[in-house]
Amino acid sequence: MNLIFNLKQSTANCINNLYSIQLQPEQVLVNATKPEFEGDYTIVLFAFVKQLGKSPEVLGNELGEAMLAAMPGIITKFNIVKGFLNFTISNAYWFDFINATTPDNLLPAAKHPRKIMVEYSSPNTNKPLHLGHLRNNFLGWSIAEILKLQGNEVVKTCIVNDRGIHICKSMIAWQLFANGATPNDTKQKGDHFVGDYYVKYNDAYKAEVTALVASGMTQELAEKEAPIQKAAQAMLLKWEQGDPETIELWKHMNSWVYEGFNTTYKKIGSDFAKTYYESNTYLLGKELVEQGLNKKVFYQKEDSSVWIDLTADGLDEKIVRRKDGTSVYITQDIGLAEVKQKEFNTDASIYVVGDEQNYHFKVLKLICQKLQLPAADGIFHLSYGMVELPTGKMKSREGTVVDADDLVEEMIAISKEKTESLGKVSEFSQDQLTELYNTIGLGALKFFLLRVDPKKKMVFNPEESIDFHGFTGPFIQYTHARIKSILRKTGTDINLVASELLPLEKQLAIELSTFPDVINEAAETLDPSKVAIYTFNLAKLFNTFYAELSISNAESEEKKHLRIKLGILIAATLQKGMSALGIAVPEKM
RNA sequence: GGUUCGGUAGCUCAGCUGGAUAGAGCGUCAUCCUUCUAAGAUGAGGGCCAUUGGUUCGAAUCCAAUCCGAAUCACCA
Repeated sequence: MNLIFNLKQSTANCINNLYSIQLQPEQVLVNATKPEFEGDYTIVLFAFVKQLGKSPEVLGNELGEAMLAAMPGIITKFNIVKGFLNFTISNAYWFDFINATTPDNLLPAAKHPRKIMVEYSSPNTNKPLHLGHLRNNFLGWSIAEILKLQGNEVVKTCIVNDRGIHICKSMIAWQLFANGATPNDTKQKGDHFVGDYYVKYNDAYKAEVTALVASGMTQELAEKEAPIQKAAQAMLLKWEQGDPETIELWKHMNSWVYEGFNTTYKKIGSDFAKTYYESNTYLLGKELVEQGLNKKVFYQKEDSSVWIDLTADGLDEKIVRRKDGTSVYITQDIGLAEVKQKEFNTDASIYVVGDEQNYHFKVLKLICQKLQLPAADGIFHLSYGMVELPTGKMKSREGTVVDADDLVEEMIAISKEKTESLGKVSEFSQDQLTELYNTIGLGALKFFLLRVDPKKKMVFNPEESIDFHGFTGPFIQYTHARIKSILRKTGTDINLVASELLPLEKQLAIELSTFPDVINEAAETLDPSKVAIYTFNLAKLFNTFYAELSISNAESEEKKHLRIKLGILIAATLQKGMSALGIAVPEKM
């Protein structure tokens, strides 16, 4: 059931029959009719007026009559205003829609289900998660859910950046300053504990550089010569050589971090079918470099480093293997793409990664295509913008990061406070209350981060903590709870009898009918904000309806049953839409 | 400098496959709880859609130039 498509199709057919002009349904523009005009859907005639050499009035009348005949029982009348042909859809059509729709068939079955990988989260093990990671995690989860609603099979993966110089920095600082302390001793989450040593490293490094400069060294030289920096580099070398003591320390500190991450993931609801570790994957891709050399996709310079020339594609030359034979970032990613493809054999692979890596992913896809890897064409980069503070970018060194755990706790605390002050859930048990606060607090946070276009950078103002009114998660959760409360009183045992729909009832039916299109569009554009906006509009429309018309005290039994059915469908749609954002909706709040 | 992305109400954002009078939320002001959950609803106010030019019956939307902001152009990941 897709009325808009049928309208386009019929219009194309009618124009073809009337004037022998071939039109694709996609060329027909169908809009919802503006409220100030009569009708439900509007076809814009201007596009055809010129081509047919007919006035909009004449064309509108001829086309309108033909459409009446083409869609009997659906289109009941039409009118023409300037170049706009407005159709009124029959009451029976919308009544049948309400009657035939159930919470279980809100979305059609998948036509071509695919197997899709979503890689997201991808943390570093030297510092705790912050607001930017939350955007990443929520986006990744949401995209996975949206794709599942479409009927696809989804495999969620995570690549952990667990090696490299930044990890060594935390390790050195721990050796120097910790006196053998563990997260247990300081009662800290492991990721915060390790993150603190990363900060301590940077403080020590800065102090050393300042001291060296004071003793007469140039800034540039001091930055290279700072002893702690040299120690970190030496440690990286030892790590790469497999020095047992270093490896042991590395494993130990990473285990603390993972414990912390797991707590956070559990709290915010992130999970993965498979986690890859860069310490295992960083040597991948070497055989592919050899293959690429043989295929002449790559070339070798005199110093024996290996490159690819992408200038023909509008990009630069890019190194894929160092002169010492080691892999670079891009090489690993090529290797990992191949490994993932072999392991899961997916039709597509979506990488949820910040937009600072746009260039990287362009190069990655291009190289994979040139190597003719099976994974190549399925690579999609879901690029999202940074979360900024009103003062600008978050910088860990300047202490301006918004910590993920802190923010989550704050949101839950606010939801607790608000819930208590409203006093509507006095009969809840302590466990139920805890769950409710989590649901609302996380709902507010997730909705806030998902309601804007992922591509765009967004501003988060910690001073004006996230809202619970208006275009927010709690507003929609509240609307859902409100409907459920009504349905508990009226019951859901209904017997639908056809009746004339009031404008608000019809509007709700129309809004409900677009849900599948919204999910499809969100899936195609990898944009959960489309779903956020839709659920908000639906909830808002229901609230208007609620203020105007009574369900339990409806004018008649037919109306009461009809509105109960609408309530059931709206609640179910809100629930599904919000679940696509990773947000639960309470029965009561 | 090259490439890419952005600039819409005081603030945060929709709208951008060209269509009727540019929309929400927050904030401000004013109304509505003896009646299904007021985390709600209704109304008011708020706009040279960065600028200039072009294409078109019609431009916030497409094209060009300019201004402003961001990312990137690493043998870091």
